[in-house]
Amino acid sequence: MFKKVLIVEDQQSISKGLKSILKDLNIDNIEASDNCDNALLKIRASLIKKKPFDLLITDLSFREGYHLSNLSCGEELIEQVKKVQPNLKIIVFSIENRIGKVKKLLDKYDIDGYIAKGRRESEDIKKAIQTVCQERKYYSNTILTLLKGSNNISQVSTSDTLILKLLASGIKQKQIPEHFKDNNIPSGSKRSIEYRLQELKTIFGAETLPQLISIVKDIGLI
Amino acid sequence: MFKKVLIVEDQQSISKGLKSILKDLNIDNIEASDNCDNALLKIRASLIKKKPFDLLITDLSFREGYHLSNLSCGEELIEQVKKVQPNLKIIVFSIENRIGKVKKLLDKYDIDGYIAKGRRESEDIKKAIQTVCQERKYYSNTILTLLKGSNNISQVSTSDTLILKLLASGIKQKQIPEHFKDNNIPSGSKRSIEYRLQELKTIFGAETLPQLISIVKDIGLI
DNA sequence: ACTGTCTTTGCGTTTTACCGCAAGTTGATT
DNA sequence: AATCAACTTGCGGTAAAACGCAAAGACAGT
Repeated sequence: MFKKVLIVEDQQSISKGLKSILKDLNIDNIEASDNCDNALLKIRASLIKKKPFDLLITDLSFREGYHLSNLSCGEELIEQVKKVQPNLKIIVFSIENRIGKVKKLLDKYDIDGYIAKGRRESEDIKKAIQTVCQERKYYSNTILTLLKGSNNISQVSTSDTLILKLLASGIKQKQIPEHFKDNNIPSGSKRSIEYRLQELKTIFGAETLPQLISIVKDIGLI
Repeated sequence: MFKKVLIVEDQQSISKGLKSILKDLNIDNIEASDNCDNALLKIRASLIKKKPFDLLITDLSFREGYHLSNLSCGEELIEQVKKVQPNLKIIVFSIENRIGKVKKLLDKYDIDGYIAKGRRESEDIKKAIQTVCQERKYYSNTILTLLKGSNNISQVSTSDTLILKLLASGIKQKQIPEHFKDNNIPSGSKRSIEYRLQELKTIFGAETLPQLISIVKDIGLI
């Protein structure tokens, strides 16, 4: 089982709840931060003292409250953590359920567990900790459903996302081919862009381009 | 000065801070809720007991935490409050700074004060309470700047917003005229829709329709 | 009542987006 | 090596959107 765990959560009641769950699992060396900056400092300090954390449980969104912070969200914290201590296991505990955001955390940062906040999630947390401890991934049912139900987002490539971002940033569809060429991105012919956009509309059930942009913004893809 | 105040805020530390500010202003009859459902119940109960609140200070966004709620945000609370006790003064205290959302609260619900959460906002709160007590409106500097700096949103009419919503929902531009006609909305000719969209692009600095949709979603207009 | 500005509307043109077809390419499977 | 499905690309046609122009209407200020 994990020996030293860091909880990053700004809501006291939830932070306390997590602590008691960890204690139930006989984990005693627990630290907690209510913001990402402080969390990163703790992780760095523990590394220097040669007593590193072996598990990080973090929320994604934090209320700014009365102070400005450097790292404003869990995603930024995770990005930094992956740089300073890549082997640290990470479990995300968040209400974030926009498939685009969830997928990014799984794909880009390869996080070890994801639990959607909801009712009766303490069992989920225990299972997640135990599963991750065994070098396996754990995602709560809500998240699995989300990933399964909308397999659409899995069909979206990096260059698809680029097309959408470019369009949302104001460039015309017919200008995309030259942008692709300039950046040595393959499959950038005018007709291919059209084809991909048609596919994306089908994938997301959009009738028009403006609606497609609206949808991919809603789900956090761009 | 106000006699009976309700604070609706889910972050304990902030709720406590607000209480102490109110006490500084010699307001002793203070109640607090950490969620909107409970707040509405309290307002209703106070009305029945003929001891109504005379000021409501509320946040806008609430973390769902461990339970599902009926009213999920401050906006919904305000909407209900306006129905049950229209004369209740309302001050919003939130980090929400998307002009579209702020503007809606001012225009649609005619709230009495808006304070953007930030650093050193306790002075703002005192001023807001005193100003609102004198039957005047109070908006913090951040909000005034926001309203001033982006006067663009003031130029957007209800039917403009409707056009944008329709486009974001997937209907084609050329179908909008009949939709306007069916709903007896004036200025709905094809050419007028085109004209309004051109204006909207200018107002928001968008080059293309997809970008326009992206922008108005970002600022919370739709 | 007059003036000027902004909006609405129609018409026609240009530009852009959309899409069918067909040929070629790629990559995985058998 | 053969096959198949999915992707890429070009060509060309159609549909939609964007826009200039001009006339008519609305509205505020003088």
